[in-house]
Amino acid sequence: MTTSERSRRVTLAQVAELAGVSIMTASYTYNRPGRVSERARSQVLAAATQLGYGGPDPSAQALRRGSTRTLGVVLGEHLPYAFDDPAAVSFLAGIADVCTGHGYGMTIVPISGSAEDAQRITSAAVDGFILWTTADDDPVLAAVQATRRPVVIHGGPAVAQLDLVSIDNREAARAIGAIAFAGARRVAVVSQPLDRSRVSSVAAGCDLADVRFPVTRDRLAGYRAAAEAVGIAWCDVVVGVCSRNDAAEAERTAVTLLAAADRPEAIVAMSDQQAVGVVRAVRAAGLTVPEDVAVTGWDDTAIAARSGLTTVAQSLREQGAACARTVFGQALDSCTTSWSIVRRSSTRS
Amino acid sequence: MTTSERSRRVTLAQVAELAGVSIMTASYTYNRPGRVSERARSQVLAAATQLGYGGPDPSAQALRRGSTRTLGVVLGEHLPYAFDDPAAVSFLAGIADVCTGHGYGMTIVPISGSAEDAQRITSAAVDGFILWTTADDDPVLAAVQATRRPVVIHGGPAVAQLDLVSIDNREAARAIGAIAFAGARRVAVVSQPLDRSRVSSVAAGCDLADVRFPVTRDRLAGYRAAAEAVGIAWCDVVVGVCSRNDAAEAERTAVTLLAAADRPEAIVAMSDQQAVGVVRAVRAAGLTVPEDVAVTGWDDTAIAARSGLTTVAQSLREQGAACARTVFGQALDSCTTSWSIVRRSSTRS
DNA sequence: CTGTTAGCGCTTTCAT
DNA sequence: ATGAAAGCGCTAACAG
Repeated sequence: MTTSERSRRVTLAQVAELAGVSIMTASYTYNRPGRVSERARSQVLAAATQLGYGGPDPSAQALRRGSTRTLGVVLGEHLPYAFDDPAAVSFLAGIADVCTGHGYGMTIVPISGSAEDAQRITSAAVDGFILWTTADDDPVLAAVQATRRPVVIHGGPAVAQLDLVSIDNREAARAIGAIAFAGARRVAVVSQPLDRSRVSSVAAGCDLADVRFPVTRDRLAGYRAAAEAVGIAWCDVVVGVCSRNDAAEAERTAVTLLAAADRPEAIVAMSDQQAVGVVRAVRAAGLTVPEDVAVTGWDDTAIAARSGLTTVAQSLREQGAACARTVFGQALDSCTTSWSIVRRSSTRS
Repeated sequence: MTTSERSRRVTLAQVAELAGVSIMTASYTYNRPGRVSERARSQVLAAATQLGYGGPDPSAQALRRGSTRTLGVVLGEHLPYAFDDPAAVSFLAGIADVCTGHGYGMTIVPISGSAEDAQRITSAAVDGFILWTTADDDPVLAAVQATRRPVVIHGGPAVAQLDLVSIDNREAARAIGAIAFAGARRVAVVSQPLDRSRVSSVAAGCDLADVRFPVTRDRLAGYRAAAEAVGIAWCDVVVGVCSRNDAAEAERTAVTLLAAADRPEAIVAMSDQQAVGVVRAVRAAGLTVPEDVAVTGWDDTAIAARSGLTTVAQSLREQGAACARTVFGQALDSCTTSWSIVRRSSTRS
């Protein structure tokens, strides 16, 4: 799609000349129709049609006005996968709600995990950025700050000067962990990735200090507190880390967890998708939920209700909207949004 | 997010001055680092850091270069709902794949169904447009054409001069209809909306000429052919039209269809989500799938496999990618992409 | 390797 | 109601 490929651009000046008016009259015809006489207006429009002029050039308008009327959304390293994640998609829908209301577009900035990412952020023609949960050491954080445009981060990390929209992940994890772990002597966690390398692993009592995703770290800390509250040491809690947020990988991970001699009586997951995979693994092992193994999810998406999952309810859509509103300059009521526990049939207590 | 809200913009000229070099040297530092001496480069970078310069302004670059490095995607009137539609989301993922490869961003253009839509299209700073399936009479079609930028339409309608990426919906519908309708004497359709008003309705043998969504029209035409092939007149086929593509509304519609004295023995739906809703309605009525009622879906999304749905398989993701490649100027192999029937347990034959 | 020139297409300001 | 002037911030194209 080179410039040469499309026919030469028609400019406002050409339209004005053909219409026999000044450039400004032509400009007003598009921006302040009320300030132009009926006659001039129709002449300009006629000339535009004749020339095939499609309206003022958005790039030139943006340069002149100092605003692009577009919000940038950075979804993380694996853009295409982000669309497979229902949580991320709900979040986008919330942003879309607000953008539509303001007549703004939303640009999804493509991130590849390479060194070019900063460049991609820098060169995005947007008025502000919304960042989907990322890691403490993500170079994108510095890049968005360098643009000096408004930035709102969802989930984490918390960065000085930048707004944050998040629930209290630690407390929510502690609360749902308390329900899942009640009466259990062995418990396990199916976790989202610990850092941007997204390496899968299964190990007991992972070191929280090594976890680079703050949201994941906070949830693990909450699960840890819940485990300790029922007398289980963190070093005895096996954490299965998945590289992606889907049911299939969670199922494979759960199979491993359940194969242990001393199998867990409760498995807490970090998304409903993962929890569904865990439930499948439990049943495939000939065990029942919740009698043999209690399972919990996170997000309370549609599948949680369908599957009877006890889960942490939070509205990603509302949080997406809150992020957008914040970028638009509406003061955030509070950087922490609400969550609640929805009890269903996948837990015992 | 007014301009005044962010600190005054730092320009390349200021950076150049502080660095003691010409503006061009500063510009080259960002665009052609190889053409600048090590010393000049570091001076410019140091000055940029000191001033808090975040790199060349994207709007100015776009104006100067004549390219925004961004693709526009128009998802239809109800942007926020589009994200709830797994098919649309897969399509977006395919576009994202290709955009990421080209270092392009993708702007989701917000459409509200109002008169401002044309304006929103016109003012989108993008190099080309991809349109998600729409209606023959959608004003967005004229608006994207007026921009004189490359446009690719997915599904339909076919518009002179504009590229189209689609499967042969009529033939696919005929093929799956043949399977669903085999041995049935009464059949019904659960349809997507007929026009942009998105009115729900239940009526026998709807007039195809009134259908404004070409994709829906073609599918109905295919179902009609399949019905007639087994001796059922189109005027005896009840079509339940849903306003949105989700399981809940399809379920309600199917309840109505099944309540008829002469209930259908086969119900074909236009998406897997709808088919899942239909299956629920069938079971809720105390009937079995496929013995009492055969059901088919469309798209072969993950839920189709899980639910054992016979469905039309097509890769929306691949089609999204094809659309993006086409906008980028890669000649389309063929405007018609492939599809196939996946037989599972929701049909009899 | 560095600098000068000449705009990209448009709109704000201030006249008329 | 209309217009002239003055750039928005940047970079191709060409000198030096």
